[in-house]
Amino acid sequence: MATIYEVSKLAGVSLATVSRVMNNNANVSDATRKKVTAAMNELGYRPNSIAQSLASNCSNSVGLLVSELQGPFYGPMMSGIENIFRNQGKHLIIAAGHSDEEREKQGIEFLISRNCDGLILHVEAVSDEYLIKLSKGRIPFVLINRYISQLSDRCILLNNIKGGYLAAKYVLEKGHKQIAYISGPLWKQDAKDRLEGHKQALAEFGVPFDEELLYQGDFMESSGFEGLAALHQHGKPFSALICANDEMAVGAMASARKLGLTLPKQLSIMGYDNVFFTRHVYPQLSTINYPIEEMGRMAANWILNQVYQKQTPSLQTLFEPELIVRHSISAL
Amino acid sequence: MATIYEVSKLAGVSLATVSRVMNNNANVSDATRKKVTAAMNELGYRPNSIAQSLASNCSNSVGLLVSELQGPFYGPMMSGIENIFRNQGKHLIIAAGHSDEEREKQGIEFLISRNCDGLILHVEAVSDEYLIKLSKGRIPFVLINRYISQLSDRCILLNNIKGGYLAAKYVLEKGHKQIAYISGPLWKQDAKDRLEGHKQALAEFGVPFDEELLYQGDFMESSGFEGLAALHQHGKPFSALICANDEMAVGAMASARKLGLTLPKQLSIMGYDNVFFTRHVYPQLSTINYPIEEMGRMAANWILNQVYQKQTPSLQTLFEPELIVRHSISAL
DNA sequence: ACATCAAATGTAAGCGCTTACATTTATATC
DNA sequence: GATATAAATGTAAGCGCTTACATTTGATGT
Repeated sequence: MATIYEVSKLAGVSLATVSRVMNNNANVSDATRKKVTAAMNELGYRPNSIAQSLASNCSNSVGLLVSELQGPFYGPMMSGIENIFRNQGKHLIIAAGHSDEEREKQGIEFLISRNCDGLILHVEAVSDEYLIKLSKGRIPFVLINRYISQLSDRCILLNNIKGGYLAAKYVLEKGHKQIAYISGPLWKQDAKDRLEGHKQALAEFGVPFDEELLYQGDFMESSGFEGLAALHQHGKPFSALICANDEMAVGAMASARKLGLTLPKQLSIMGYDNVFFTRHVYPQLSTINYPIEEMGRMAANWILNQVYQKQTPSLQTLFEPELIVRHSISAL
Repeated sequence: MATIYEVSKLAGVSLATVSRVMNNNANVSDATRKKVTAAMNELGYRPNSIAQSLASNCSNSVGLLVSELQGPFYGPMMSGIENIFRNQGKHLIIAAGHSDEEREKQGIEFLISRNCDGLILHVEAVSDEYLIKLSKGRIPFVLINRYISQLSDRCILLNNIKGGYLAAKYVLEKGHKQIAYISGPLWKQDAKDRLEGHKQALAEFGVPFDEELLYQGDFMESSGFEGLAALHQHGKPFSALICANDEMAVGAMASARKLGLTLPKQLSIMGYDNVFFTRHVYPQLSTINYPIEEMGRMAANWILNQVYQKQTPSLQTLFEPELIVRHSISAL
């Protein structure tokens, strides 16, 4: 591999000049610029990004921590992020935190030790204090799907209260009054918010919230399955079930079939997130849209703007959910 | 950030000694080792990985090129790979190629320019010649889901011929004789192989292959939708449809419903890949298992073994598909 | 023709590590 | 105790760039 030294020799200029044409910033005459690029081409020169990083103290890499690398939610998010950075010559180092405090911390440590210039974090288990402390450190980061008031300008969020509200309102408007709910783990803020919005809508329609119709899941398919089974077993009747995400909704659908319920006639089911497979299940799932890819792009732009001083479209932190009507809710 | 120099000063030893305890290889006495680690802790020292990379000419990073960052197929693959590397302190730089020759090449260039020590490539559009030439270069790589005879020891593959065979055999055993097929794009080897296996099974059962019942899709859902519509419109009857992947199968299911066919009674549908949502569609899709996560892990191990001289479980390049029976095929 | 100043280029000191080689210290052998 | 040998540590030269500062070159005005 040719180095900058060989290029400079072939072009008959100094190292500094070669460096200048590479970073095409300083004033270099057209003639020498041409000489240098010619030499680069002749040698098939490619700058060594590691050496550049060391000398410039900028690694051009951004760390991304997600809970999982797989699953319908993170895929679009990563995709949106990669897209933005790729065009800017930045690269993404990806780690998974698995919603576990220790592993999330490890992941963050790992990314920092890799000299990332900035971080995009989708963390769930790590404490607010930890993040606040982290924010005092050297390395800038932006949070997706998490709100910490002291860090509010770097929290990219969906209005989950509104999302919960929209879902319940729609179901109520369809005439349902006995509505069961499978929540996410209530130590997670988004799960709490969605439930809160749900309750708001109920209140607005004068329908009391019934604790007996609440099952706390963990956002995974299996807990949707178990949740519906448990609610059904409990005996309290309900005509609709709202789930705090699509995966649980799908689990509940499987459970419903096992219980011999025909969907959506005997049980209406509502999801949340609008992940891609919601169109594929039968009946197609009505849900709440979570513009995760767009939010990923926004996070990337935040980094571009704050870390690399790039011009970006204006930064937005709060995103709005939207009702997606399909065929899983029947009118009562 | 503390540097190795400050550590050495505090510990009262030389740079080299500090470096030695960091890489705990050379012979360092217990006493000095203790002194040094104490100094490190006191200063909160973390080695600068960029400087390490430059000095050691090893970036500890592995490039991964996939077609898409989203989608049910790549998620598990990335997940498997990340898992292996994370434990070894290697990191993953991820880029997307979007099945486009130019973008795949760009992606590879990008990863190389980031000084990856090795590459894991899931490429589709780039030519064999390009890869053979690449293999002559400095940077080792392994291929997933692609076979090039000159590079056979670094191709991690599924036996797609057998997979195609298994799918067709199962459908034939269920009594179907009029079987439509929606293939992948036939310039892709895996699409060709699956179709070849399909034909083998037909031949074995004495059922002639009918070109009129073949539709060439592109592995995307929409082409499954359109494919079934086109086959149906064509008029030639068939009782079963085999799709070359699950996404197209799901598209075909939607299409079937639109045509008013009840599934699986009026039309049996078979998928391929066993992506996670196949259990969620209705009826649950019978398919062929593609152990993609395992293959991803194997690719990671290949890199560990070939690039980093680590001990790994024995390397395997050919993986076997498996029939997954669910409820989308009815007996005739 | 000369001084003045800006533009173009060069010089050399790092960035924070690794590692070949040199040197010192400890241990074993007779 | 002298010598040979191994173990522990130190010295210093890079790795391939960037960049502050110094120097040279070329315009410009008078």
